[in-house]
Amino acid sequence: MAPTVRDVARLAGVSAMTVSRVVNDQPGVSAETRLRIQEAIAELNYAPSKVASSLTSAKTQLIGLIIPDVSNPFFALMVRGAEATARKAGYRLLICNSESDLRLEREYVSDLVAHRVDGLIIAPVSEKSEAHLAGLVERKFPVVLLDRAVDSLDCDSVALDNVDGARRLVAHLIVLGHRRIAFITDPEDVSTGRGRMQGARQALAEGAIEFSDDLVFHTRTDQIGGYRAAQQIIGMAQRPTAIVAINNLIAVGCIQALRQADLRIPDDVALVCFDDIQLQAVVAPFLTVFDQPAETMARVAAQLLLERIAGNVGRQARTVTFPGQLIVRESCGAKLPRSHWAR
Amino acid sequence: MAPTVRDVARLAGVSAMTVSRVVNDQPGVSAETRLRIQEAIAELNYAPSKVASSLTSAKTQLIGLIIPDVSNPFFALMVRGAEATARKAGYRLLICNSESDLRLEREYVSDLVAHRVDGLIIAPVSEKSEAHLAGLVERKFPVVLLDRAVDSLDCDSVALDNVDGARRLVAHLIVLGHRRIAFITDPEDVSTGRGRMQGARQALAEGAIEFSDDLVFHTRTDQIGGYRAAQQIIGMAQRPTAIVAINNLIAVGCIQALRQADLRIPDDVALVCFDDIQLQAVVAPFLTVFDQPAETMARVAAQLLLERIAGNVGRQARTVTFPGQLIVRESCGAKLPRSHWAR
DNA sequence: TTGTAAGCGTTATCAC
DNA sequence: GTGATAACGCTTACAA
Repeated sequence: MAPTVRDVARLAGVSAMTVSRVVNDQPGVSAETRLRIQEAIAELNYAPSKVASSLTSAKTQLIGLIIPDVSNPFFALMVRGAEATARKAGYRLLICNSESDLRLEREYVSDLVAHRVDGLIIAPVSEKSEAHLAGLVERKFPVVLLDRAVDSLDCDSVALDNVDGARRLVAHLIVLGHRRIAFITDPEDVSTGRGRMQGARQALAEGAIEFSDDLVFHTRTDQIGGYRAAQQIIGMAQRPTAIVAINNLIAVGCIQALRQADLRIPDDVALVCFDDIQLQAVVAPFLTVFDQPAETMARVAAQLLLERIAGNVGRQARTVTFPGQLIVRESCGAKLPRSHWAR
Repeated sequence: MAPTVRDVARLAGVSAMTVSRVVNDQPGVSAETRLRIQEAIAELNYAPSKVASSLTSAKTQLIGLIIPDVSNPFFALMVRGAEATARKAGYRLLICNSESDLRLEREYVSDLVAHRVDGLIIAPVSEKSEAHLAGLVERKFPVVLLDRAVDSLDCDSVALDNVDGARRLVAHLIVLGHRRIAFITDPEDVSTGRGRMQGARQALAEGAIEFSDDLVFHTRTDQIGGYRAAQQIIGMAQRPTAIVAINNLIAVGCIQALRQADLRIPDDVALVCFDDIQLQAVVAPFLTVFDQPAETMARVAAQLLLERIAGNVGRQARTVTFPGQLIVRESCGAKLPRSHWAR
């Protein structure tokens, strides 16, 4: 099949070792020999097997990236950021979509370990991910948590300042006059949801509004989840005047449900969410969102991981928190000039 | 470091070979020994190294996927489709963003080969990608072209029926009364652009409209490219009444330019493009698009590749063409009921 | 049923 | 400068 060092060595009339030296730009090879070997390499179209060198070096130059779903623009940006940073350091990314499924995630983790990736960046499904991550962290396998933290895990992590973000987002609704605000969030064991609910409660408290558990809906963090939760909200006796969605997909599901119920946004119900919707924001700026610097966050996560892999950093876990920004558009009901609209 | 077969063998009091048999579910091991070995595996937390087994089996269970940019929703969907199909077959995906940069793409290709991926799915930058792909195809390395074809390459490929798609999209504009239609497309050496321009010319011919090269703008297939091209179009003495963008990003760039020039869509200029914008389509259905089944296309590409890898298919290259669908919304100027709008 | 030996392609080590 | 040897962790082929 593919030529090996030995094939090249034979053709160049040297030993495999000398070829290896040339391939790895090591000193101790005469200019003449080096040239001869380079010619042989070119002639045979020789490409050194990283599989073999991984075996000896115990490094694969591979990084695993586990996220819920690439097709969510938020995570797609993260993939791009992580990939770019990894590439510049000579690493490649193995991408895995956990589909927010704990089992699938566990499967991916163990498979990545079997593939001997040098490190792992993961946006864990939930707090429960701790079960299959704890072992790695204990034996000091390089792991960086992205977007979602897991308290019991003593490892590097990069995330949004969820508490403050939610506080600002909800405070904005309160300023606009909303008192009865519903929240659609994820199952209770995810750090982002917990942090955001905490921030929301702060904002409510600051606005002297009583918090009610009846207005908090836990659901899947996708369009379906948002759709169903919105349906429940729509059916409430005392309907909320605003909805806060924990992420963009849930917000989209809400829009579908509200539209189907012939309710106008924001006139009948205001709607805001976390995570911007990239192109959407340009084509028809509609949703008021709390935007996260997804790509940058992933870049930083990759950077932290690379440092871990290189081993040039103390064992102390590092936590990087990003502020994010509130982008006010129309779905919240704020009165804005419409000049920037396409029509 | 990580335990090896030998560690397990020692603990279980057997040979490495017997452990290997248990790990790979091979017959010829007594139930008793098997149990003992399984216990040892559990105790040591042993995970067989795929690096080592890749070396012997000459298979890595890895597939390379090269696309221009994951953060384009169109390609993100493809990543998801390819990854899901690969995973079900026990393969993992190495993801690479070529950034439409031929050099970077070449670098990726050779690196993936060095990593000994079992196959490669690629949405090539352009016809020029042939240079670094031809070698692979010749030596029968499994390659599947996705989205964009390269004529001179005799390998499997999956793509949209670009000619027919463009024909229908442009025909729609003609029906709406447009006679002076501008096209923003990619550099001339990309199959999608060529096919789409061909379809466009067919539609024009069928509408008895003369084709003019002055109305074709070649540019980068991203937002910037669309923005610049639209600026040129806006400045034309005889301004076109409609613009056809070769992809969604270009369309978004157009929207920016048009908006900046205070031109309304579609009243002043109609705008249509290829590739839908996922969530956008739900939040505020505005752009009339020719949508491609991106995820399915990628699933099929992965399937073709897996078959190639398995070797259970003739050497004849296979070409799968998808029809796609015209989704009429507002940016084209068609009169539609607005009931489905959020506001 | 179980074990031995050799080899996959590369490289670290030490000798020439 | 260059090369022989062993080792990385696993598995195929063969032997016991």
